[in-house]
Amino acid sequence: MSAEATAPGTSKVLVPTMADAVVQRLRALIVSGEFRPGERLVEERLSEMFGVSRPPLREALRILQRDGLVQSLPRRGFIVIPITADDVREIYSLRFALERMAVELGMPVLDPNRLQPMRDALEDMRVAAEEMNDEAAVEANSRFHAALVSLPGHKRLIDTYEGLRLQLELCMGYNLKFREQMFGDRKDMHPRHAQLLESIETGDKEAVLYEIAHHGNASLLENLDDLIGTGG
Amino acid sequence: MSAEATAPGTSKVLVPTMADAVVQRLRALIVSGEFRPGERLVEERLSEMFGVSRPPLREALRILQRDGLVQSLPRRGFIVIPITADDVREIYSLRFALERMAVELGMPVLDPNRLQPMRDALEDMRVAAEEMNDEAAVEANSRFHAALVSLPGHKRLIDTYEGLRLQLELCMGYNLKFREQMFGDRKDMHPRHAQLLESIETGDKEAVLYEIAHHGNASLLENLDDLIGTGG
DNA sequence: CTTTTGACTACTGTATACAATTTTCTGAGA
DNA sequence: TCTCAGAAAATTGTATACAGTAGTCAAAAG
Repeated sequence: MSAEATAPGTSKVLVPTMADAVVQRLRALIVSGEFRPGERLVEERLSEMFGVSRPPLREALRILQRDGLVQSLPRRGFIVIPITADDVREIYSLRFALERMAVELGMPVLDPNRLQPMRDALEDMRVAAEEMNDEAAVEANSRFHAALVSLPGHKRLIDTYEGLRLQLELCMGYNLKFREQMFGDRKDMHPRHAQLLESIETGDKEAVLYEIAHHGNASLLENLDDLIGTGG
Repeated sequence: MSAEATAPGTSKVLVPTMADAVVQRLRALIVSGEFRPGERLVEERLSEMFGVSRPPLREALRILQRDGLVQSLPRRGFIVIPITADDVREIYSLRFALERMAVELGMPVLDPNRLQPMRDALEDMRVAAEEMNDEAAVEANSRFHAALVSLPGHKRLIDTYEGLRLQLELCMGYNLKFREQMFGDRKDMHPRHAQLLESIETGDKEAVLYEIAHHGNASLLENLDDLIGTGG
């Protein structure tokens, strides 16, 4: 999801703005854990760091605020959003509701070509599991679910889901234990998703709904308080 | 939903910023239909209109972009978001998914006091229906549903829902026919919501889910293309 | 020794000014 | 009359500069 919308019908060469460039770099720094949750984001320091002046930097921060990655404290500036155990529970519950909605609206999939992104992600997932490449596995998993949610072609659904994805990436970025827990079921990852995709292809909506409702992460959610600390 | 977050625990006197003030005034102008969907929002004209300089105005626009009321076209400025029939379908389908989620997470309601906002809204709805005051009915209806969604205390759920609420208000603001259709079931409005609240109070989750799934608006969704025009 | 008050520092909020790009208007040619 | 090129106008993107507020630390009073 880009921060800016492209004008429909136009296929001109879009000149990326400074603010957009800053969004991408800053987002990467945040989700990678370079900036830790709760950390203050001092504008002057960041503007110097990125080589831009403060106005575009502030715009970038507003965009990241929309994505749910930073928080604005009036007259006190921006901080990286502090994610608590309760926040993670929120993210997972909302994620489930959105995926369920995607399945209910998107199935049956009439045009098989629309499933190609999911097939590609699944294949990448298989390779990543084979090579024990967690980084690639995370990426493929992310892409698989994004493709699932994209099935109904529902813009608001996609955007909302994207925000949650970024916040989960942030969790993984700043908390290695969290990241580990997310892949406690590392071996099952590919088979489970393969099963899910097959159920989608055969049009077995009930099976798909059951599978996403029990889509692992039970152990993760149970250990959340130990991983992050209780919210408040 | 405020654009800025208040620091938890602090009850200081918050100095409202120019940008926040502009957000409120501009939002009112947009949802009331003063600015029509698709209309360009020229920064200099607006900054003159509100008596602020362009930087805080641009920040206000970014905040409204987050709420889904305006759209940013790179190097071409901001426009009021053009809402098509498909957009309204998106809004309604997402709304349903979120309300269902709220019911599933929030029921049973252990503390009866948490239902008070819904009771208040329902009472206001009854009075509004009695007085044939559509304005008040809209407001009470909005508040009832917001209270429903607030039951689980799920911040992300509430924020997402709030964005949809504003967009629906925008629809009603700029399209009188649309507004009329939304209250084609004007007489049923109060009884239906009273029934809904009763089911919540008695803890009949199945009944509640059934009711929000069939919560009117069928005729509205059928006539959308005539009301707005097909999206693209 | 504790508490309170004051000034100081750092930072955000805002305004003005300039640069770069897009859009529009004008005019010539087909 | 329509199309295309070029220039001018309008508007966005960005930088610099200043004002105002919140947080901090020290000094003085209790």
